[in-house]
Amino acid sequence: MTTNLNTFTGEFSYTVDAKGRVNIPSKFRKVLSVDNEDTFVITRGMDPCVWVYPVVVWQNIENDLKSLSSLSAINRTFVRNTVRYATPLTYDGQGRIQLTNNLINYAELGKKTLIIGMVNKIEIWNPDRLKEIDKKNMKIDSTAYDDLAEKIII
Amino acid sequence: MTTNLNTFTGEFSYTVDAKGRVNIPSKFRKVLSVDNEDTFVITRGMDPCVWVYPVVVWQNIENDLKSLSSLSAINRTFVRNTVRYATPLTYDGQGRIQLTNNLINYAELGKKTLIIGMVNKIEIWNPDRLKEIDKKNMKIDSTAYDDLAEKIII
DNA sequence: ATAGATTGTGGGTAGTTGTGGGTAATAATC
DNA sequence: GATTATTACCCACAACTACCCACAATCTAT
Repeated sequence: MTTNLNTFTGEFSYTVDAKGRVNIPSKFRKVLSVDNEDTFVITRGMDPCVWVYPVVVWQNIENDLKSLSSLSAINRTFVRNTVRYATPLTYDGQGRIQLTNNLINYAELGKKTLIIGMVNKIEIWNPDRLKEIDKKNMKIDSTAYDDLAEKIII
Repeated sequence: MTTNLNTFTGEFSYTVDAKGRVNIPSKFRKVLSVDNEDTFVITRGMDPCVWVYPVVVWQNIENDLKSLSSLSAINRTFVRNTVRYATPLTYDGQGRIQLTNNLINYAELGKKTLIIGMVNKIEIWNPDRLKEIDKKNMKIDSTAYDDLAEKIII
């Protein structure tokens, strides 16, 4: 296989167990570069879902944030909200990570979850929330969507 | 033979077996460039069929998607819907790929399938669905069809 | 036309993966 | 300091997947 490292695609149905653990799909673990040392950083998504980054990818984001001047109020707010809920997590012997209550509540995660590869990160969704958001975004901005579709030849 | 690499033409009838496997026509495997390492990426087509890309072609799409900022809701939706159903698959010793249930359901694939070379990708169809779509599109769009005929000299 | 190679189709089996639960170590609370 | 709650690590099992072999139909070349 020649698949890109730290690059995730596909959709998977998994369950959050009574202890708040979710499995990271085996396909995602396999494309993780070794320097991640089996570790992700989980945080709030911009949508109501959990974002999961390979730790080395997250470190790049941290470095970008460092370049933002704290003289600007917007910058301070942006940095604060981005980093505030970020937690590094190493998965256990079965490939599971232990979610935090904060993020479970934010994404309204129940037992059934959808895990979606988003190229450079992973999203964990409550399936019902995703359906809602999907509809809403398609309605609002279908022209912008078409513009994108023209730029990226599929 | 001087055939272009990663370029597919022609139509073939194949069967999906009880385990959800389909053969990639031998002619298609032979024009695959070696850097694909016998691997394709399958995903939802815009029509109700399965799209199959050589993995090196798909990686270009992934790289384009990585350049889109996640601060925009449209971008997130676009990336999600593009990669959500994408799965890399290496064919087995007999030249078959294992389809996912998700895509089998989406394309309503039964036992008999049509595999069609679409130049830079491959389509897998339920023959009945294709007949329907074909009729519909020819009716609606015969003028747009004429416009295209002017651009591409055949 | 015949022999040999290739190709499409089917099935069996060993290993992997997702999910649940148990136990010991650690942290938090009273 | 004792008790409770939380976390980290281990084991178990069922479902699924990857890999292997078999065979018949088709194609190729002599």
